[in-house]
Amino acid sequence: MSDLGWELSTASVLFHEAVARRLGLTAVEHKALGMIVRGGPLPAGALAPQLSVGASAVTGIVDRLVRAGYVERRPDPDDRRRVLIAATADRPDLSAIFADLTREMGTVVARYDAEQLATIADYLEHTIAVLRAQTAKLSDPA
Amino acid sequence: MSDLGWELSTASVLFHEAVARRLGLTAVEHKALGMIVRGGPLPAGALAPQLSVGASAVTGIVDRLVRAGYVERRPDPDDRRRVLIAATADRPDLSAIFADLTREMGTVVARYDAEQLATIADYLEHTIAVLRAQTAKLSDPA
DNA sequence: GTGAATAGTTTAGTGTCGTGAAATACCTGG
DNA sequence: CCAGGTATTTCACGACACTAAACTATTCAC
Repeated sequence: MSDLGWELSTASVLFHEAVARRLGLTAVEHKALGMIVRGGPLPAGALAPQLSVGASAVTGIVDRLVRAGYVERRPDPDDRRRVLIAATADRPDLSAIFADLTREMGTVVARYDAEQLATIADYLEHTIAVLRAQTAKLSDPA
Repeated sequence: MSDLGWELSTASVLFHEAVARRLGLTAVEHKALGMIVRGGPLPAGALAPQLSVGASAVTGIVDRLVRAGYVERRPDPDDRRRVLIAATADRPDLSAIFADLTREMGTVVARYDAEQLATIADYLEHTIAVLRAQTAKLSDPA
């Protein structure tokens, strides 16, 4: 059982690596892209702390993402100093990857009834909470 | 539901990164260490393809792991050209991390009865299979 | 309105990591 | 025993990506 958890964790990491490699992105760039896709348009400065890099490094990271066509810089209407980084609308390779994954996961989920799904969701939630807590503990100079 | 899966995936990746950072290892070094800890003593050459680096790079990677005290080089009695990389017996920080995680995951697992655990295990197995298949597809020049 | 603070970029410099070729040691087939 | 192949290391080189500090533009506080 704990073996399965570890295998899943490893499989997740390998999958992330494979995606990054496929997209031609480094780990940090991939992470940044993930934040942008999820979090909507973000100011450049918001990325620096989460990526654990200096503000000046963000410029280069965004440059590469822009050059690769994954994001675009938009001026922030509210604050003309800021630059909002937004995911570009059309990213065929990226959506292909996730469409594939979503479809496959759909067939997995279809194996279970509502009650079983509730159990699985409960397990996932608690596992996520544990992982986040452990991550926080590791990051802190405890 | 698919949100949960994605969150778990992200949490796993962040956890792995936190572990690597805590141990003072780069992503490749951490990956190599994982292979060695799991797969028992491995010849240096076996690491190169899985890490996607050349054979000469492995020397440096192992050097850093040795210097940090996580692994040691052993001569292979069967083939004196080879060098087996083995995990060192005493790695207090490393076992502390995993002891903590294992304990917490134990309390999560304790929430369910045998039937529920079977469902969860089934879900994990199938999810792992999907992730591995997708990873393979991405890595292949399909 | 002026001065300090903020957002982002630029530049120069540094460090690190990986590649590729050559070197060493060893195994193996004939 | 010798030739060719394999496992690992060494070395010189090149490529990136990050940091730190200086620079520009803009906002905000008083």
